Amino acid sequence: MPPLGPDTFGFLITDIARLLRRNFEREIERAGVPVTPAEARVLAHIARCDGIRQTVLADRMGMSPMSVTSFLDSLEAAGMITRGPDPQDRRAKRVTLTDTGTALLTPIAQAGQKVRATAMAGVAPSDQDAFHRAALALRDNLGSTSQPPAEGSSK
Amino acid sequence: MPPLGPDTFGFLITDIARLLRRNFEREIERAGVPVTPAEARVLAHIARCDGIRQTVLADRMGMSPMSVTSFLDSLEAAGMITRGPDPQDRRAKRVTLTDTGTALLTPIAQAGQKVRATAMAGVAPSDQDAFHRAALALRDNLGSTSQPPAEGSSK
DNA sequence: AGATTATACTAAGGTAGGCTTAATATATGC
DNA sequence: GCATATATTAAGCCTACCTTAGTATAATCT
Repeated sequence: MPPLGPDTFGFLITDIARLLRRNFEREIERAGVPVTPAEARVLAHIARCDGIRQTVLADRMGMSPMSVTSFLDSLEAAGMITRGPDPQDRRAKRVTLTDTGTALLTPIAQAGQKVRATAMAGVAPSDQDAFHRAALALRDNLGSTSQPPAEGSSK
Repeated sequence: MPPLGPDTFGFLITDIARLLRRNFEREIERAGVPVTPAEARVLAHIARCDGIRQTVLADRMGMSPMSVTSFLDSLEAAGMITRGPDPQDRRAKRVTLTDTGTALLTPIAQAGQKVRATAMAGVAPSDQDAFHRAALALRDNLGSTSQPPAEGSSK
């Protein structure tokens, strides 16, 4: 059993996530995008499946429907998304991006890309690829997001 | 610019971190270890450098000294650590693990190992190695923890 | 038709993991 | 002496979720 320390897998990932978040927040703010990282994530998920139902979105994001509702409330109030009726199930609502929301995707992506570039500086491309492959596997293994059929990728 | 989506680097890492944390929490609870993941991390850092000063610990962990104080308060109250005077600087305190705290390291490590195994299932060993290498680089690149000279490794 | 389950939401409150400003007492270094 | 360092207290804030409880409405199953 190797020594428990800062480089232990779980702590390492947690560190990275925290640092990523800090950097992302900074870049997003610089870009003048008025969302939090988690909100950005919600937007990204919606962008991936525009018109998605709230419960499906929650499932995809691996969080409770109620938490999703909170995020959607904020995003809707900010004019970034709209929620409209589902013609096939009157209980449900489908979430779509507004033009305002859609316009935010590029700066968000750019901010993310910038952070990613910083993070990956000096890492061999093959290691980067391996990292991404492993990361996808990790996420799947740890259970969660049932993705729609991969429709082209990543990054 | 690739499409923004759930597999975007930053969101992917965030997802993994969140899932790791959930799994870790569950395993820790199963093991009957009364700490939160963040507390476990603090313990791990202390274990790495027993007798470390609080400010150094904060720096190592990439967080503010005051936040560290909060964590240490909890851990000390739980009898897992002690804070004693630094013979070389009377302003400072050195943090050490108690026997109680030390005894928690193994179950914590085991819990972490279990989660890691789950996460890495089916990932080629070479990809695992690459992942770890890249992860270390990522953390360094994103800035933070000045590590003591690597004194043997990891995982 | 009635029972059960599903969808979105409101209300309320909580945990965890930090952060910040402000200030204090004491100690160290120049 | 003055500036900086160390740990701490006080207070309040933000983000990212979670949970129980309940409601109105709708869909599905028996």
